[in-house]
Amino acid sequence: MRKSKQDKAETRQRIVKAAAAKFRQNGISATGLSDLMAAAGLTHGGFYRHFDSKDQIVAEACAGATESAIARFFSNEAPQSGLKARVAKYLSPAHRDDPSAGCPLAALGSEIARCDEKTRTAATQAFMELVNIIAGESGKTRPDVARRRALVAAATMIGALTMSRIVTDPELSADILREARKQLANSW
Amino acid sequence: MRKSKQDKAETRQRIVKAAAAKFRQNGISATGLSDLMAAAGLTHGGFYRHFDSKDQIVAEACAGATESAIARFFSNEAPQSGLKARVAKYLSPAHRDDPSAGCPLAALGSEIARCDEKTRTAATQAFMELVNIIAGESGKTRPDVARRRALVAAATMIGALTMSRIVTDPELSADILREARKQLANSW
DNA sequence: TGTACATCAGTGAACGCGCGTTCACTGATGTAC
DNA sequence: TGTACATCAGTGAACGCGCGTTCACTGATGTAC
Repeated sequence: MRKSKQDKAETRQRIVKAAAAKFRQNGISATGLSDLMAAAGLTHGGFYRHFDSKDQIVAEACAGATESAIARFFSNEAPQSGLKARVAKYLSPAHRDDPSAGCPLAALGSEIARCDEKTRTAATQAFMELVNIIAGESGKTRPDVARRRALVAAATMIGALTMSRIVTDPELSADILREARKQLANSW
Repeated sequence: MRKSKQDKAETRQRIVKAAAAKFRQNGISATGLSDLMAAAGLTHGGFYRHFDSKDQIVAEACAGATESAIARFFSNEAPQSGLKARVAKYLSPAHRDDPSAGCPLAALGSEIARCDEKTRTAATQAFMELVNIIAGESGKTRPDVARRRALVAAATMIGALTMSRIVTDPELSADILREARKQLANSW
């Protein structure tokens, strides 16, 4: 049953990707190793050929999820849309309704706050990347002012998306997203 | 060992309060019934004399925690301070460093988003109360404009507090809180 | 290049443990007369 | 008001279950000659 080095590397990536989706979908502590190995098409026994512990894959999955989420919503390349359009995509009903492929800071924020250093460092880097992208596109303002504004803008985006998922009233949920979009757009 | 009706009511309240603290401290799914019964000074076996299931106490604890957090930070009575001071208290290092007594929307946000209807309804009511308080104190603006602004302000507060807890760099954490305080104060 | 052997990715059973939930038991409280 | 009995709050053991982790086994891959 032994696989080639390349196969192993591919399998490992597959597990990390599956874990990132499952964690965002069901929460970190609510997701078992069997769940995420099954999502990767494997049985749970093989997990420890790739990782030392659940903590390790939590950290890697968070790092991977933040990277792919930034690529999806805020990458500087690809869709050369403005900041406004990217924020609108982030604060969209589509993003709200599909946490498993979305921003892990919104999907897992309060759980990440209780994770170990490695996971929180990955989340911190992702947050700063997001802040830098927003600050970098804020036009003519001084860099330090742009950074300060971007810090709050990022917090608003994450808070608004999280609340739009909590709230039981669909209209209220839509209002939160719409108003956050509008007010962020007006602030630049 | 039977207790009087009053004793039972007091015990029940004690369990709900202990649960609310434990959930905010360690997360909902990471907190066992034994943990929260022990925190209330009881053994786990007695739990089902007061509640039907873990889901039920999650809903009640969230409702209780949101109420007490609003009383602590935003009550209209008591310290007759302005909105600015209340926001400063919410976005303070002291609040950040003691989640177990603080806002459950920030401490449990991403977990509540996955909870059942009852819990999410309690969270929704708390959020709307917070929004109404902010809107009510926004001075002369039209009520509907005030509400829209308050929606985003509340999301910003929750997002900023959550991020200040995730981030591993203490300076960055302080920056997030300070800038959110400043920009919210300037927006009124 | 071919052969012989060591390695190890993945399987599936098993480990101890703590989970949510149930239950027999206790003795003080509530109730009926 | 007193007495006799039913109720039930809380205890601690037990239930089945799934958790994170370990391990013997397999057979294809990698390595040494």
